[in-house]
Amino acid sequence: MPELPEVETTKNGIVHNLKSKTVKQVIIRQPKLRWPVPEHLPDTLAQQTIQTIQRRGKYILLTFPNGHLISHLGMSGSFRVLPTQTPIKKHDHIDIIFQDDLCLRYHDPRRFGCLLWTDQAVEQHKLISVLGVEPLEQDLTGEYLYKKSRPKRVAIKNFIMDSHIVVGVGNIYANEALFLANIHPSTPAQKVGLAQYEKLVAHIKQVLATAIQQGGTTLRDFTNADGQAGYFQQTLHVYGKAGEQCSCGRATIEKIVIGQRASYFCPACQPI
DNA sequence: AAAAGGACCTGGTGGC
DNA sequence: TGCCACCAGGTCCTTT
Repeated sequence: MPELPEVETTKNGIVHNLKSKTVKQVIIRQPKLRWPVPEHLPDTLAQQTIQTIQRRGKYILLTFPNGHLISHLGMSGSFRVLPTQTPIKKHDHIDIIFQDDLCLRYHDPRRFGCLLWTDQAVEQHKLISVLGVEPLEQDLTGEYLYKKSRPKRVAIKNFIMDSHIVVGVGNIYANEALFLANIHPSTPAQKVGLAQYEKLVAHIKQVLATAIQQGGTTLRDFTNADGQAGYFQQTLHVYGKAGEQCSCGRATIEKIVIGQRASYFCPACQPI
C-alpha cells in the first residue's frame, strides 16, 4: 500500500483533518515496530498543537512546538483518521487522540514501519539526512542520475529504488518507469547513457504524478472507507503480469528476481 | 566505496 | 481441512 502516492494521499488526509489540532492523549498498544516507539511519547505529545504536516520521501513528518514525530508506513502500515470510539482492530498499534475526539490511528500488521521522535532539527535526523532528491521536484534530472550512476554497477532497477539517490520509487513504479523508458531492469546503472536517464526521469515523474492523481480519488473516502481499492491496477503495463502478452504485441512479459525483488519486463520493449 | 544478502514481521495463497 | 512453502507495495544493517 504505501507507495509514494498513498503516502502523499495519507499526508494530505492528515492535513485536511488534523491541521492545527491539539493532542489530548496518546495510546501505545504495541511499541514494537521497526524501532521501539518512544515510551515518553504520551507525555511529550500531550497538549501539543500540530504546526506542520509534511512528507519527505515515504516519511510523514508531524511538527509540534517541542519536536517532530517521524513516521514511516513500511510495507503494510496505514494511518487513518477516525472517531476515537471506533473499535480497535488487530494491529491497530497507536492512537494519537486529538480534541474533537478525532483519532489518528496507526495500523501495521508486519510492523516494518516506525514512529520516532526528535527534538532536534528534523532534516538532520539520521534517517532523514541521508535521503536523496524528491522525484517530483526539479532536483531530479537525467543529469543528476547520470552523474550519480557513474561508479555504480548495480542493476538500474536497484539504483532508482535506492532512497539515498532518489526517494519514493518503489518496486511497482521502478518496473513501470523502466518499461516506459525501454530500459532492461538488469542493465548496470553505469551503462545507462545520459539520454536514457533523461527519458527515464520523465517517465518516473509522469508515472508518480499520474498515480498521485489516482491517489486523490482515495483521498475522498480517506476518513470513511478502507482506502485499499487497488485503484492504479488498470494503468500497469508490466508489474505482476508475467506470462501475459505485452501491449506491444511482440513478446510476453517476463519475471526475474533482481536484488531479491520481483522484476517484470518485456524482452521486446526492453532489450538488454 | 560498493555490492550482496540477511534481517525485521504477519497474512494470504496455492499445492499436496 | 490442515500443513507448508512461498510471496508481498520497504529499507536498514552486517558481511564480503
